[in-house]
Amino acid sequence: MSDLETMALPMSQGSFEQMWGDIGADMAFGHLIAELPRADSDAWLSAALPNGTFNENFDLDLTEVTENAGLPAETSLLLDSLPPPAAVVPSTSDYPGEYGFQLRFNQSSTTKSAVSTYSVSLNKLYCQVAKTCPVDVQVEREPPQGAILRATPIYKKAEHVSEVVLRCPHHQNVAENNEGVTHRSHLIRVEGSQRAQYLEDPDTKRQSVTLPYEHPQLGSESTTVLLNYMCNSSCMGGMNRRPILTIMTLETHDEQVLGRCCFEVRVCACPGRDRKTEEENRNKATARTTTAAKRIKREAPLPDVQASPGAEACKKMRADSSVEEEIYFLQVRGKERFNMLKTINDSLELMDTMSASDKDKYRQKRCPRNLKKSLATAGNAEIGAFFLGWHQGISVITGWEIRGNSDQTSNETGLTKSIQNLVSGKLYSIQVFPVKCDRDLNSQNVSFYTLPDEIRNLNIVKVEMHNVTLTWSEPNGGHDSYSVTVSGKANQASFSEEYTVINLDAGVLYNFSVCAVVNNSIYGQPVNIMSYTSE
Amino acid sequence: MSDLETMALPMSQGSFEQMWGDIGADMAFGHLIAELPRADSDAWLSAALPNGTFNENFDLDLTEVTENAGLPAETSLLLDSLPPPAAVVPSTSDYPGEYGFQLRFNQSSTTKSAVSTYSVSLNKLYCQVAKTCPVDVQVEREPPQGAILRATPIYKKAEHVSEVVLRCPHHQNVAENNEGVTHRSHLIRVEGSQRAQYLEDPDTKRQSVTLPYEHPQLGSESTTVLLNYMCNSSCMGGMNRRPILTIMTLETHDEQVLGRCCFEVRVCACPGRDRKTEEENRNKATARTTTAAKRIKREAPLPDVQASPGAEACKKMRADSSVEEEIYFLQVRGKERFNMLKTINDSLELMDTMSASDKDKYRQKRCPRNLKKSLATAGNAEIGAFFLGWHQGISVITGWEIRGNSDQTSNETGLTKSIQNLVSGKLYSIQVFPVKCDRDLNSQNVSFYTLPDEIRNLNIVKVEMHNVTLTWSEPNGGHDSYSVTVSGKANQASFSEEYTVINLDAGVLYNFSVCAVVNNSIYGQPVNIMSYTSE
DNA sequence: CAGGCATGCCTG
DNA sequence: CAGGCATGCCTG
Ligand SMILES: [Zn+2]
Ligand SMILES: [Zn+2]
Repeated sequence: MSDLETMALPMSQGSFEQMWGDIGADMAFGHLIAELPRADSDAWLSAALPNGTFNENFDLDLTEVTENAGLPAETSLLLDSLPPPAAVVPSTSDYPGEYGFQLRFNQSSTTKSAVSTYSVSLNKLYCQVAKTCPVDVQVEREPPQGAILRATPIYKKAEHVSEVVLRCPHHQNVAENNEGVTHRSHLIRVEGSQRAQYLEDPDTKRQSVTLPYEHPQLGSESTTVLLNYMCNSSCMGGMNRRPILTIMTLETHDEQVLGRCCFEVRVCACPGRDRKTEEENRNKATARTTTAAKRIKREAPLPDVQASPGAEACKKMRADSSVEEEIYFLQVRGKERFNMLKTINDSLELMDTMSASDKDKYRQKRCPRNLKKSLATAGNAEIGAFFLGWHQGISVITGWEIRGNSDQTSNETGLTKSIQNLVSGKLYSIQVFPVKCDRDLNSQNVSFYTLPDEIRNLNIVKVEMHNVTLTWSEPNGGHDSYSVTVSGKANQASFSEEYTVINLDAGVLYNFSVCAVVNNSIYGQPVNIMSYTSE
Repeated sequence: MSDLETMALPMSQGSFEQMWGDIGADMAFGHLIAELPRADSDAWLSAALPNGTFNENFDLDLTEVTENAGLPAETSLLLDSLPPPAAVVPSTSDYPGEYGFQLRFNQSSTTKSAVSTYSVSLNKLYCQVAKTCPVDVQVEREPPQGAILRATPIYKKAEHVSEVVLRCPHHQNVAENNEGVTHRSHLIRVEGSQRAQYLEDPDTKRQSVTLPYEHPQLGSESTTVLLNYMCNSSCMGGMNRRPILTIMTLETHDEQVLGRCCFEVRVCACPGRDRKTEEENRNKATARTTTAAKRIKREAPLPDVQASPGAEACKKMRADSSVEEEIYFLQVRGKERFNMLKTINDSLELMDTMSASDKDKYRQKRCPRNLKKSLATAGNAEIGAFFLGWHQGISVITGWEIRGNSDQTSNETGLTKSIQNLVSGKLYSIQVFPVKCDRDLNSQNVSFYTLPDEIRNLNIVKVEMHNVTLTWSEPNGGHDSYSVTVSGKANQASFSEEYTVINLDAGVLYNFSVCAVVNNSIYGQPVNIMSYTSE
């Protein structure tokens, strides 16, 4: 019930509680009960919170479990159709308590590789492995004598909470940072204090580090604790990319919790970068959620919205079926030349984006006889369609007549015309006449080929050690010849629907690519087939 | 001697052997000797190879070492000014031997995530962790009774060869693939045979797996061995991204090596992808090598040629010192525009490659006084020879006179002239005069340096914790200065035949590379030597 | 330290 | 299984 709401909250740490009722069924009962003592005090505190987010079933479940402690596990399953809680998991809800316990993080560098940085909006600390992470502890009232601070790591996700957070085998074993250290397996260390104690609960095996609470230095209002995280969040065999929280508790000398404050932690090589990424993703997700709530839910977990390729990003855009939109990469040696070509390319791009009329506005002071047309080439040609654009000269023309071998004569008042239903792989010639100009004015002609269609039925009919013979069928529409390309080598022209590629190496896998060609220059969409040569 | 040749070979795995004589001095003698038994048989075989790339000094070194086994390490230094080998490293040169031992790899899927795939051109197996890698073992003659096959992993790079290849701590500890397994630490396993034996050399700690050799099945000409690699090449705390080789040996029952065949291995998540990438990079690198052969040679000994990126690979090339050479990628939308810009770019490239003279020839209709010459640069300079080319203007010239400080005056009727027998590392100035033109016509001058020769007798004369002092002899011919390079760091210039490299780390193996330089820009072929700093 | 490669892994 | 993200690390 509140369960569902919790689950819908994106990334909410509060969603932790929901797993109380969900977690796996393979824990023995004795184990569970053994864990109760400390968890109990925690739980009690949480339940007592006026605005506690703690799952209300918790208390109930716990009671029932306690009462049925003598029964076999199967019986407890009967109490509820849900599997029993796998283990009593430490609470992760914040609780300032009567001493007003709180944490603060310094504003820290946000450079890509900052050693440690904290995101307020995500309540998340990003830090590098084994580096100093200062955490400021604040109380409103002085806690009792002997009070301690405890830091406990815990997995954030429901699937993992019941697993104890440990260092990975590599970092446990390697000499670095482990000389004379008895707590090699502990993820969290406290730096700069001789009084830190490394503890492992004998029953749950959970590890934590404690430190006597100290008053703030004179004139300061908080006590700084220096934490070290001794593995990357990504460490294989350790956290293995699973996010964790750190639970900081203020406790009495006998481990009664007085206050609690939790924050997420990501130990990584580039805290600045990763914080930035995650904050941006959060913003994107939020922004999108407001506009297209339903769809986004699926995408939101996919983080990288910022991956859209920029001009220099060197990422090949997926050619989604439209030949026009295909992106190529021109390798250019040297920055100067690159900039030169980039300028040209940018200009061409601009040309493209600009409406014909805008271009005109910028460009010309010419006679109307210099009617403009768009260049007809493969790039503009499409299968069975052509887009025609032209420009008006400076004199007033009220319209244009289009004629040509497309059997589509028309009169236009605008400056563009799209001609549809052409045949692939054919030469068309179109004339554009200014209307209401005296016929002295020349028409402008555009000739262009439509893109040839794909060849069909590409097959390998013979494979030898050094030769492979291909056959295929003509494309729909026209073509002059074919182009056969072998794994990146130079094109070879074929004038029939059969071609033998020679001089291949034996026992090698080749890709053969065949396309129809018109005018020796306009290449249709290639069709590919692969084969090994024989050995 | 053949040593130098080996070093010049780009990417040659054979270049491994060179370090036999070069590697650091910090190994105890007992250790070395303890390693001899198996290494010994190996070494003998290698030395016996007709075309073996094996360092011929090896045998000698080894013998001496054996004879002086009782002496302290310092004594061995007297035998040769080079430090003794750090450890006896298993040979990695291929040796079919009298039984014609060979390996074959099935043509396998080349999809991105293929479980295992072998690159012939790189002699490299790409496979996923713990997956089956079939390796076909072939012999031409039946090996003796009791023959075994052995697979031993070894790091490819000189810096790592002496470290034993083991599984990472995580994969050793995790339950997966380790149930009931006593050889958890072994990287290489043999699948599908009860007779596989997992061995660890008690002295070197090197691990290997052996298997009795079996005849091919009836009708088959090879025996298939199924290998498993139990860690990724990237495994932290294990191979840690360092490339390895697998040494397959055919041995007698008492471990005398009968044949050897090695291949590189990359254990990774996406064998297909990574193979493709590396093959492409290799091709790119090769392409560049052909155009700028001499310069590239300096780079070649640094093993990872395949780290250099390629044209469509959309990878920004690391600017190896030359800003000019940086490769950029211009994203171009549409084939037409791409072709247009490509044409421009190609033209610019051509302009660049073309000598000024060639450009002229194509370009202009000028007076014959515009005699052309080829550009003299490092790229064209060779040791002791220079190739001169020029072009005739439009007017009729019947010949050319060549003069200059090469003491080779000649008259030519063609348009090229190769000047031989020049001295290395010297500046030459050559004039080309049109003959039968009135002297009003200017001659054209070419100045160029010949490549300096290799330095000689490179030696390490002092090894300290942070400094290493090198000496060498002048090259034949001329030179202005020397360049000393330490394991990929920036060049350091030296103006005498002695140089102390400072600021090194203690106990680390370094490669020192020294070459002669003229004009502060023309680098001769480097000579390499390796040494550990003392601890 | 920023850019960007290298490489495991997730997702459709 | 291909595409592409995730994340350590190298390089200038
Ligand atoms: Zn770790
Ligand atoms: Zn591993």
